[in-house]
Amino acid sequence: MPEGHTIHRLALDYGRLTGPVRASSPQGKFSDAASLVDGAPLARTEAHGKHLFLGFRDSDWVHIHLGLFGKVTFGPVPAPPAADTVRLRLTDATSYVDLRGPTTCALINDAEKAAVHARLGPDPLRDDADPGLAYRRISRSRTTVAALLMDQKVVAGVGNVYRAEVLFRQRIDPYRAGRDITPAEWDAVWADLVALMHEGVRNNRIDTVRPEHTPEAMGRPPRVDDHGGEVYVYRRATLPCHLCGTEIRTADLASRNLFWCPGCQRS
DNA sequence: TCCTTATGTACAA
DNA sequence: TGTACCTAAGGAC
Repeated sequence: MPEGHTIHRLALDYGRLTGPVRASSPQGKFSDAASLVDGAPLARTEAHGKHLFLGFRDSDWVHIHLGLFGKVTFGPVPAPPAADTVRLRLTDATSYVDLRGPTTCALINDAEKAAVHARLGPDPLRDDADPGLAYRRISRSRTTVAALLMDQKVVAGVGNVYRAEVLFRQRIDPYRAGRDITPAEWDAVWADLVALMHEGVRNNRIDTVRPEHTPEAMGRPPRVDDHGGEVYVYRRATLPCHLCGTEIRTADLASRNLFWCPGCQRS
């Protein structure tokens, strides 16, 4: 499930399709657009935040956003019969890719694609990102830094896991106002996001625990966090903090679950 | 078998 | 702020 690292990884993985691809929409909701790109090579792929773009021909783009439930699965040909929840199936000579449950799957042109980029903030995973742009918004806002980090106009690609984990790693209280975040703190948050999210692309999962804090290093029994990666606070409510032992807290913030350690994260 | 939950976003009021 | 939307897994019965 998707934060920005998942989408950038998908851009790389979709990019391995070669030659003309067959496109279909077993579910039916994307049939017309699928028939328009059917038989064309997938010329390029790109990600910005949680948005994925598959480029066909000159200026045809399939714009994909996974939302909360979207999933992509890859497999070798011959592809099994597609379940009727598959929105888009792409197949080349050796593999198939199934997309199901996306919030968005639409055929768009260059201008429409540019409009998507225009409403997104800098993405820690893109070389063209300007973190100063994000800081200008943050430093003027009375909104909590926890909410600002989830706002895709401010930073593109950060979701509920990276938000909680980067604030823990930088020891920042999630309820602090954006305008109280210092330039040095923002520089550190941004650098941490760049490093964490690149590792996320490589490993295709979110790990945030520093080597010196792993259970082995701390002399504790090994653990498995139930979302696939090793983390400090995400979905660890009421469990003791790995570093200070304080109970991890959770609260609803803008209808998402926020997690933090009141011992380690100071205002 | 039903209910809850989830790494998300957009739109209405 | 609330609600709608998309899917699948896990837990309570």
